Amino acid sequence: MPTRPDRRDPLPLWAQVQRDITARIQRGEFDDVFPGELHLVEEYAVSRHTVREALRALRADGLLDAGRGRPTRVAPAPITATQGVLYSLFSAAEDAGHTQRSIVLALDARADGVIARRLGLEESTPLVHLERLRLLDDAPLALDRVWLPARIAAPLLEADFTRTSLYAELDARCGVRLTGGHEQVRAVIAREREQRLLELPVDPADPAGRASVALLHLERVGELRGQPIEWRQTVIRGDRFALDTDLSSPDRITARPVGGSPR
Amino acid sequence: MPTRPDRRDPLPLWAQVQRDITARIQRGEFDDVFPGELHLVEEYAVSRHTVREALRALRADGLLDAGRGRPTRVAPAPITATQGVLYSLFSAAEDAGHTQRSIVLALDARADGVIARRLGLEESTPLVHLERLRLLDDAPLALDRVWLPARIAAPLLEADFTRTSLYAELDARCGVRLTGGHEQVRAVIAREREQRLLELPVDPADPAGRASVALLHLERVGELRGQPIEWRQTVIRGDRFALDTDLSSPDRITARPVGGSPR
DNA sequence: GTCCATTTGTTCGTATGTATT
DNA sequence: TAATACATACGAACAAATGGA
Repeated sequence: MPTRPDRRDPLPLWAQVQRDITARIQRGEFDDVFPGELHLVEEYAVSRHTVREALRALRADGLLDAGRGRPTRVAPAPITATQGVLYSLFSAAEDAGHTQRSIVLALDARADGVIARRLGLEESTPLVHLERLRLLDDAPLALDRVWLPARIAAPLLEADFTRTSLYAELDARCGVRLTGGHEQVRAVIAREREQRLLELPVDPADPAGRASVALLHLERVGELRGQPIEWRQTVIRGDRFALDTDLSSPDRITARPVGGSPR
Repeated sequence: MPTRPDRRDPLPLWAQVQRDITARIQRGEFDDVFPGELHLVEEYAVSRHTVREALRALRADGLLDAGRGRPTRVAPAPITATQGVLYSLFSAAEDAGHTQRSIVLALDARADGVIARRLGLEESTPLVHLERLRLLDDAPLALDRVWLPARIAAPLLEADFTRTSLYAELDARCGVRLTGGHEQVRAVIAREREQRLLELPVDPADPAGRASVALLHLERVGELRGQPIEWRQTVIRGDRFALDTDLSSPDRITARPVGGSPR
């Protein structure tokens, strides 16, 4: 069910073909086999050169996996695609030989109008809610809250999140792997509950008992084929966490646990 | 003086043409004008398609700047190698139409044993020290301190940093462009001086007058051919700044100014 | 400001090479 | 080995944008 390109469309033919193939990939139309170039030439009624131009763009976007002599296939959703800062942090901790553990503070199904709307759902839609205190070498590192639609994530309610990761369980129990999303990192002051749970040191010169370390506030929206299905909020102790950028390879950033305050 | 491609070479013709053009660019042969596609067709005795394939690769590598209707040109050497989060922030602000300005709080030469040692220098080595309050649309955004060896950076003492960037001046006045380095981002609580300079809002429930927003603390070491020559420390208002990651293109991170607190 | 020559971008057609299954 | 599919390469024509006359 291809949509043929239209010469009156200001977009070049190859870009129209690219757009249509992208849509078909996202509909899962090519999960079994991807058609050959000549087949696409007939479907779209354009020249092979035009088809190849579209396929070139799709490969550049990482949607296709092609090679000489073998059939092209839809590239499997890379697991790396949905890692981000949070994954980077806990994976770096693992590599450095730290032990990780979580205390599950909440795991239930509930309705939350605010979160549901952020996920583009009805306010009354039931959501699975998971709240964990994440420990690094048995010391509190982060407070992690995540919401997912119960329709998809209900099987998670029986999982034990003391050791395993959310995304591993989501894959194993729900058969779902995120395909995209975005993360945002900001700095915030700890609230009282966070201060208590994260065992933040208190400034002795401050009679009100304010914490002497700040938090990194990570907000994440995970998507499945363009639909947001995860809303996550994590606060991390600022004295135990850093983002690193190597300027020789710009745009690369890694997160890692650190000790002490930077000043 | 082109080297014609050879069919016995296992490399595709377009790749041979690409290789030769790259060499010619590096010899400075095209600093004035870059030849048109048809001219290259004659020089290399290949089809226009082959030439275009080579040019496509060269553009992808960022060596050429081409566009419909205008002559292709050799792309100027990119400054991008040493940008990082800070550059990303101020460049994003520029793109979004914000105005940027700095108040220079200090610009002098001094010795600082701690910093000097971090740069691998003798403790008594004179350093150029620049401290700026950076304003975004005339509102304080960041407090920025940087130290460089005076041997290299002495000409900066006569620069006006109200509008121009450090790296532009470093290039223009000292003939130096950083070749590498690394940045680290953490979250910290504002000190009193920072609180005052950045005009941080104060928590009304806190009698001690603690600020109600946290800071992102950015530490940067810039290198010139492997030697650290810049040590920089910037604190940024956490309510006006965010790091964004698009999970579809992992490792890419951008910084941008934002409004309000995330919660 | 308009027109025109130049230059790159797009699109068609065709043929052959080469790696994989 | 043979069939298949992508990669490379040639040729030709028109479209669209630019920049200068």
